[in-house]
Amino acid sequence: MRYSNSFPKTKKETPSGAESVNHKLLVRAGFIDQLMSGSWTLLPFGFRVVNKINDIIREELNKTGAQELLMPLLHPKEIWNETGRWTTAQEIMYQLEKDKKEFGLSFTHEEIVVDLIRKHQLSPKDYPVKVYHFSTKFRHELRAKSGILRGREFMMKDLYSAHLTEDDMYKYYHQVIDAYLKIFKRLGLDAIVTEASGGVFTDKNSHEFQVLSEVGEDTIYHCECGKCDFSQNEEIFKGKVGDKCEGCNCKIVASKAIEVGNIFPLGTMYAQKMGAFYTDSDGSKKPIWLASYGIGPTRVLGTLVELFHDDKGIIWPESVSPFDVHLISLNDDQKCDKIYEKLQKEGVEVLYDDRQVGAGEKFADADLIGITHRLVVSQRNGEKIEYKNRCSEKSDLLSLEQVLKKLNHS
RNA sequence: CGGGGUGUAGUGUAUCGGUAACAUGCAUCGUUCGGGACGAUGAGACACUGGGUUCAAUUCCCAGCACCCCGACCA
Repeated sequence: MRYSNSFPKTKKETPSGAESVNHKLLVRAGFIDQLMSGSWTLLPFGFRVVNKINDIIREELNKTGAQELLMPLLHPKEIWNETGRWTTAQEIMYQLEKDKKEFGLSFTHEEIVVDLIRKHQLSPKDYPVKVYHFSTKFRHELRAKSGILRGREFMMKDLYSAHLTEDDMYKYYHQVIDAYLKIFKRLGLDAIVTEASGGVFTDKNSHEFQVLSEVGEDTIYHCECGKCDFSQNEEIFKGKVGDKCEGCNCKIVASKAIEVGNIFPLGTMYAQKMGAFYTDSDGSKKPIWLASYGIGPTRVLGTLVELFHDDKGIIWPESVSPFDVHLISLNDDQKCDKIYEKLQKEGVEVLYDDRQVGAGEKFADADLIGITHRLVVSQRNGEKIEYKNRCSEKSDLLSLEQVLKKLNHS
């Protein structure tokens, strides 16, 4: 991508009123744009990062045998009445009326998945069913806040699994916990699995994936040393800070954290209310066991910025950097054009700053945008290319071959 | 929904009871060219909306709306 052709460009001024770091930097760097409170456009660069986040999620979920599909966002009232959630989830669900018919905008998809499964009259040997999608969620939050961290419309990956038995449900549930931990690790995040309540989803406990951060809205109580896996959300924690942790005997501390994922062992309630049964070998009808699993990719986007930035801009983890390299030409466009072509031929994703502007502006934008690898081509460097990592102060003069090696593209 | 703050060119700000200035961005030109370089010219604003006070309101007062922050609430 030639930056001269890219929309939009960076901004020098931080948006008025913005306080949270992800809000300021993502807007300034041209990754997101606000339409109204809690509602954001993912601009091309922001969308690239979200797609990379999604690719990682997709890859790890597919390994668990899950299948990707896409479900609608406009739902009839009737299906929500089957479980009673049209009323119980009224506060969070956007509900509307058109031509005397009532509709809800999706804030989750349990009802839709259960409807899908019951329609298809599966045999016990067809279970478990594991399906997921990436789509917009609408939630009438009382207050949207913290940039893109809490919106009223946001992207979510939600996975649903249906099983014949509780044991099988929990078996897969734990498999998903492992997959999630791998996903967050690949995203550069240290997620803490935390016990929490089930909210409007279930009366069973759920598990949240929490990333420690001062800007987080949740408080979690977890083991000080981090060696054992004790961690509970404020809602269910019954002890107090300083108590001995059951697992490893060290102290329990309280920390602010951002919830980047949440999973729910839902049980048979949905199947019972909606009539999703399978016929057992003895001829009896039994309800299926359901679990659901969410990750908010747009919230992950904001979380990464909160965690990884400096006073100059964003520092993306390499795994989700919007481009592999940020190529800068300093008055050496002919040579740089060729390097740009070669890098592209090798499959490297390049953001090429070919604008006719001063060097300082190009460097400042590179720091703000935060792509992991920066390359500078100028007459001063001769045939060599200057390489610098976004999180390092020093740079090296390398040949194109050495650059490709550094990028793992040789 | 309660509390606080802010609404002025695209963006960020200044100003003032007598209809608005600066920066940036945009356009044109020239000089520059390794950390947001310099000069010149130009376009760009019913000062959020409605009402009130006043000879006169962008400015003061009231209401509404929008956005941000705190709280309640929340995968």
